[in-house]
Amino acid sequence: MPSDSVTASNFIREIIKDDVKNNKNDGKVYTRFPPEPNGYLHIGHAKSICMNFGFAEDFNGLCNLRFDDTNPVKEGAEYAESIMNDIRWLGFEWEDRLFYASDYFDKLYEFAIDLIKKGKAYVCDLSADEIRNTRGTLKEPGINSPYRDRSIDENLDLFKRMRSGEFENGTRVLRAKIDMASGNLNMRDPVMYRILHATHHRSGDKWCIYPTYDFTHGQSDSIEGITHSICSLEFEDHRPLYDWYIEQLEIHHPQQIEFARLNLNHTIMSKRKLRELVEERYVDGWDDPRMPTLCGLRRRGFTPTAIRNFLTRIGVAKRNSVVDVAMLEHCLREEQNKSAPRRMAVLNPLKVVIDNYPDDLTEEMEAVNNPEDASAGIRKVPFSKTLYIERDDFMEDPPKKFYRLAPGREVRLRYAYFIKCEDVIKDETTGEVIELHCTYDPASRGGNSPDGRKVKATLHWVSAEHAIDAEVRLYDHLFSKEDPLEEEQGSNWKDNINQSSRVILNTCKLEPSLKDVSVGYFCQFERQGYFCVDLDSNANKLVFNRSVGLKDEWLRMQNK
RNA sequence: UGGGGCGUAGCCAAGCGGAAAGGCACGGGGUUUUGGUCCCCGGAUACAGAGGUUCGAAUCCUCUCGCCCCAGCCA
Repeated sequence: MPSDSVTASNFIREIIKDDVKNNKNDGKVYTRFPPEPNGYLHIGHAKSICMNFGFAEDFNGLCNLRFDDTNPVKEGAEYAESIMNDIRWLGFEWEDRLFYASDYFDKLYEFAIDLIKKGKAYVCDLSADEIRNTRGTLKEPGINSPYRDRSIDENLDLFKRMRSGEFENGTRVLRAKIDMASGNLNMRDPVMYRILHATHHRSGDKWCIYPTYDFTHGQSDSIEGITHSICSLEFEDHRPLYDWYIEQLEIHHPQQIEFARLNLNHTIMSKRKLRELVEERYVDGWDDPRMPTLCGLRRRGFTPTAIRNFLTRIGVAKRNSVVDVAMLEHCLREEQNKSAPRRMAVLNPLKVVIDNYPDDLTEEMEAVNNPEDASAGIRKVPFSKTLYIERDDFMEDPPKKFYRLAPGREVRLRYAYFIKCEDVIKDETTGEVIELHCTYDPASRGGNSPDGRKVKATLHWVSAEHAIDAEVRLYDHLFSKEDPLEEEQGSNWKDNINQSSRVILNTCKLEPSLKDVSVGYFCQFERQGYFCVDLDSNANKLVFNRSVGLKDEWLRMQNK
């Protein structure tokens, strides 16, 4: 953990700190994470999760998990399962504090009756279209519903009949009687209850009227005794409405605090658009390693620690912003550099024969498992006459700054020997380099020459006869544009998908120690990046995902 | 003057009247059997702009400009 993780201050933490100091709410801190069970969590949600659970932890309080399930036609239990799984994976626990807004349907109904009795709510027979047409515009006030002044008794009677199923969907709603001329559209007699003859994933067919989110959310927080209701910026102008309900109802008043949600460049965070990518098969599923979903990031090899460090570093404020994904990638590298075991793997193999090496000899070379962690120990890697090296590590006609292998040049094979390239074999028809012939210096065993001569490069390698075959999937940004929604004339945001966001390599050669590795195994392939075993792996096929590449100065020079 | 927010380096972001933290990215140098890691060094005469208050302002006041959100019986 970076040292800033504990001290990182932000305006919400300051507010809470002050409240605790002033003994507001008896000095208690109670938060909640309120997802709607209608999709998968992404890293933007993780920001909210980390804040809500994190503040509770930091201030000795509690955090509830509450599903805001007020819309039976869109929600389902299968989503709730995945959401709980992702929150636990991030490292948070709600113990026995799992709630559903639907648990409060009875209470909410009583609240509605209460407001009717206070003359603060009425049943409106206008259709959805009519309500919209009488709401006014951003600059002009709305006009009162003709049903606005019904008697309390009539409202009570009608609302009860709405509940008993007497009316069709959409024929009537219960509305709050506030102010059709308010500059805040949310206050123009908002709908509290709508008729929905639909089966709810928890309450079944008990109800045929359902409260709207606006009539549910604030009171749910109130019922749970939440002290700090943290939510995103777009709910800022709903706050006056939530406050209004709570004041009319005379119930506990949580303090709502809004923050700017997370945006990352080269990807999208819209649930609707992510769904579109999945359903139209632009990606392989919600857990495709290119997705910003938590299950996607997990499959890609991102860890809870890396994600949480990242979220701590970017802070929280009210300014709309777009964070560079390089920051997220940095956090994974930072963590894994310290802990990931190092292994050698050749992704694009080029055959190398050491002409002066004995035909049948195999030597076991000692390799360090992690130079950042001596306790990780060492392992043996077999070396023999025929090897594979990375195609990119050889150039027949190298430019000035290239200091890897080239004709006549000597380099080091990591933990093995110095080798010198003596001959280049090419395919006669294509001209492609297919094999290199080298000689080795037996005195350089282990990687250093007793005469003290230096080489400019150290290459990773794998012994051909001992190598394991594997598939490796390389990932890059899902969208080539920083802002995927930036559309050119006649194009659509999906045209911005990076065509090479996934590159599959089928002929990779791994060092034999990787033989029995299983799903989730994580390591660094030296000089290349961090990789993890994908769940597509099985007994006869190993599949690795590249989580993130190492920083690569040579690559950067070439791109200049 | 519809309402509500926000404007500090390329990207995030501290700062709360005493005089610009930190991270990422970027550039330079050193170490190095990963062109990795690590270690140095480099950046805003300046905080959207203009006025004003003050001994002193990114921080207070005024005006201007720019960006975001709101017209679902979605959340």
